[in-house]
Amino acid sequence: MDGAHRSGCPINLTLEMLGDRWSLIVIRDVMFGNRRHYRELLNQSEEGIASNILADRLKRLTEAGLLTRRHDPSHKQKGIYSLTEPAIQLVPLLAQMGAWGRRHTPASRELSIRAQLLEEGGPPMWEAFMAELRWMHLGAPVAGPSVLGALQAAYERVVAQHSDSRSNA
Amino acid sequence: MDGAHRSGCPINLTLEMLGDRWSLIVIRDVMFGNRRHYRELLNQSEEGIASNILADRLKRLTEAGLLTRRHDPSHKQKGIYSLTEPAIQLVPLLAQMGAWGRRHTPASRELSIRAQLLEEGGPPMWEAFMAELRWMHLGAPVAGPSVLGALQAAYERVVAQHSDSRSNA
DNA sequence: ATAACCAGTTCTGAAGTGCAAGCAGTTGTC
DNA sequence: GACAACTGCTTGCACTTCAGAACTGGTTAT
Repeated sequence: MDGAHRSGCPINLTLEMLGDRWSLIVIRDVMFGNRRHYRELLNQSEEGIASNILADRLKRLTEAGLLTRRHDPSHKQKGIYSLTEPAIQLVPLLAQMGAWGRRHTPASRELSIRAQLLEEGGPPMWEAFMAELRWMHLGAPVAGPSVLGALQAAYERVVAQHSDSRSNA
Repeated sequence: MDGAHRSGCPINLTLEMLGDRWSLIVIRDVMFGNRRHYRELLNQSEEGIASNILADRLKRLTEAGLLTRRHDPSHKQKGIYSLTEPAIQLVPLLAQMGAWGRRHTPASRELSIRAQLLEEGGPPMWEAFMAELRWMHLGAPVAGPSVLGALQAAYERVVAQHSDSRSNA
């Protein structure tokens, strides 16, 4: 066992935990895509994560206390991954990442619409979304309209528009 | 030329650009530590970055348009690194990273105080800090009290307290 | 019984990391 | 003008991590 950290800086420690090319992608998919099984995360991955990387990240994130794994009663092999409270509190960070990426990277319109809504909604929307995630992942009670539903609906709307404009072109 | 991206998701594209263990550390040091030369970044690095990694990251970040390099008129070999506008707009992201790390990692008190102030100051403080960075790195005019000065003063205060309590213990 | 599905594991080469040493050019000191 | 210290890097090497592909043993549906 070694567990030595490079420094006690909170930014550094966050980077030591999440600073790689896949950890936040997995959390994003669980959070925004509500993908809860290994196969869902593997096959529906927009970025095409490799199975060994996915297995490794699920293990690490679980050990780091950002995900939990429980058995699916409907299938003896299936595991259901859930976000923990620390992972749910990454919502503002992911919202800022999306907002920055939308401005400074060649992000596609379809995949940016959720980031845009989350940015425009601001902290109140983030809080509502976090409450919703607590309900879905931690079994906490929830009230109010669904942020996840609104984000998903907006995404599907813009995808539909895009395929319309393509077929009309 | 290859430039292929894994997906058009803004979070993914941000991760492709900054998702490693050192890029944001370098930006943090330029931004909060006002370290503008290679040697400053190398020798005063809290985390002990290796010289080849630093050289590589400075090159990549410059190519990615997050840093610029100009010659120091006082020394023919010295280069001065400055943040660009996209890098300055990482302030809210770094503030959220600091806020999250402060809650969910074993961050030291000394190195957390700046994150705490930046979190408590919220978006208005971030904007003031960004204006200040524009002045320092882009030569833009600035008005109002110095955020960087306040963060630095708070940090030095808590370091002094800490060494007091240590010598008194 | 058998085919499809489940969560991974194993192999391989490529890429990134971390350490130590070295480099040519520049500057300050005597 | 000699020399040491300092400048921004580069090189070499061992080691770890990443990424793609094939493969595994167990489970479920037909």
